[in-house]
Amino acid sequence: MGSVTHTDNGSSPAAPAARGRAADTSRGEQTRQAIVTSAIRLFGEAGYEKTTMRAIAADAGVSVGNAYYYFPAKEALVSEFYLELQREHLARVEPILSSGTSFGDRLAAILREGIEVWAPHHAFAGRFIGIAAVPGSPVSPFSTESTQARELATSIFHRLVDSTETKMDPQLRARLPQLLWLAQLGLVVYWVHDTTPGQRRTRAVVDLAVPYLEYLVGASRMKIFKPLTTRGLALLETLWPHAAR
Amino acid sequence: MGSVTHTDNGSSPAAPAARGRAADTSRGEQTRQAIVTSAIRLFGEAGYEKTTMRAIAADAGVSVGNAYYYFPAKEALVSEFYLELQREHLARVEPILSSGTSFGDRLAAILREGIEVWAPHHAFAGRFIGIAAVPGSPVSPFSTESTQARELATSIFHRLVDSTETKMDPQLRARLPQLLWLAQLGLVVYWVHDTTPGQRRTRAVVDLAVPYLEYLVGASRMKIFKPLTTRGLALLETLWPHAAR
DNA sequence: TCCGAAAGTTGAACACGTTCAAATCGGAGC
DNA sequence: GCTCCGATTTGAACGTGTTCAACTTTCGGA
Repeated sequence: MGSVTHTDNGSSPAAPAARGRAADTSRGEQTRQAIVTSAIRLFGEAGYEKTTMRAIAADAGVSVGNAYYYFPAKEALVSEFYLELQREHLARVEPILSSGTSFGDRLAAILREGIEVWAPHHAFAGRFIGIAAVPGSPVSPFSTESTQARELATSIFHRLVDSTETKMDPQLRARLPQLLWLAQLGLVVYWVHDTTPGQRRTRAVVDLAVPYLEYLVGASRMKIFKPLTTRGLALLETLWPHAAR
Repeated sequence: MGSVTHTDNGSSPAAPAARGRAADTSRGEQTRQAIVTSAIRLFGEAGYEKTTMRAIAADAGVSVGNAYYYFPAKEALVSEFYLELQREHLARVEPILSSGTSFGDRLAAILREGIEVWAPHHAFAGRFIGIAAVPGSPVSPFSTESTQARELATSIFHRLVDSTETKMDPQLRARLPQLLWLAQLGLVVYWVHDTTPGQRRTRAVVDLAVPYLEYLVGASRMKIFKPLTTRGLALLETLWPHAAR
């Protein structure tokens, strides 16, 4: 699960220093970090609603108003939480991509690691998805603000697809990363609503869905499946034009 | 678009009269209706956030506290709004089901009417989906509270499938109504995020997706597609066991 | 007709997210 | 050292959803 928000900002002040991931040690950046750290911890401990802005500010040792100097709204802080988890997912995915196992095995591993990373925050994720689902929100997976994060997430699947030798329809290959990202999105939604203990159901779905996808992908190069593949890709082109990346 | 919420309640008082759709003329029911009417109108006019509970209460000629006697939260009022639109969709769908056109034509018509009904409230729907997406919410399409509405919605597709003579895999036929409901859910999500004027893109997707679905359904009875169909249905069974209706 | 309980209604009060005018801080230029 | 200006910080105040103790109305039964 790693795809929803924008990757850099969340800050409002006029960014005097370079826009990088490297730590800015200025006073402002320190304060910002303190707020983010407190927010992440409290969100994780008590959930979204029960964590008040006043509590975050108090925990960070600043005033409420000060928190709003760095973040336009409480929602902006959840994207920081999300980023934190996305980073961890990325780190865990790295060795999987380098491994020499099959397409399906690696895909399943990627998806499972995503579930693993989010598992401790299942309740929180329920609220998160509510925020991410509303179109205007910058954390919506379809928003322009999250373009960067979206590309980052699809890049994982790009690397997966590029490094696989499974034979498949070449046009499908070009679009597969995006399709897998879409599938992952669906899986996240399913996982969030999965109330079975430890979300066993979702894991079972992964176990079944991944080999199925692998089968479909392999089938795509067979002549009999050509119209199915071609028309499906045409639909995808309308749904989500390739040029739009 | 018609599937998300529970069909009856939304009221908290201890339901003294019969639990029916027939108008209860007692004072309480009158007040309830006044609140609902005001809420629906104001939501439609100004959107979700800009419509305050105070405004709804004032418009209905009652106190704020009184509104909370009938509805546990502001969210509960949006499900009333949703119900209103669902009723209209149902009414519009009736003649379509009775018409003798092809499976695809009728499916497309059903989906298009759904879009039509919601079209004036595109902005509002954006907020609505944010509320419906959070697992705990009674308006979540997957919640137990909305079981009735879910069955009502799938019943539309049930009737559509039952009255179609298109040849298809019998097991697929049994599951098709639920699959179409799922597809409709996806379409709603797409529509909500569709920012093209008049949501042209969504309409284009319907135009392309419905014939594709029709093609897939028809293909399901062919021998070559058997494994594809069977495995897909097995996946669906894990995803959403048939017994659970 | 009257009583009492249940149903319905009220508005003030609370907690929260958010805003903002004002206070403070820190460093560049003199 | 002093001054000034932008960056940072503050806390009171606002508008919101929601709660609640108290009040009023309704109505079945004595």
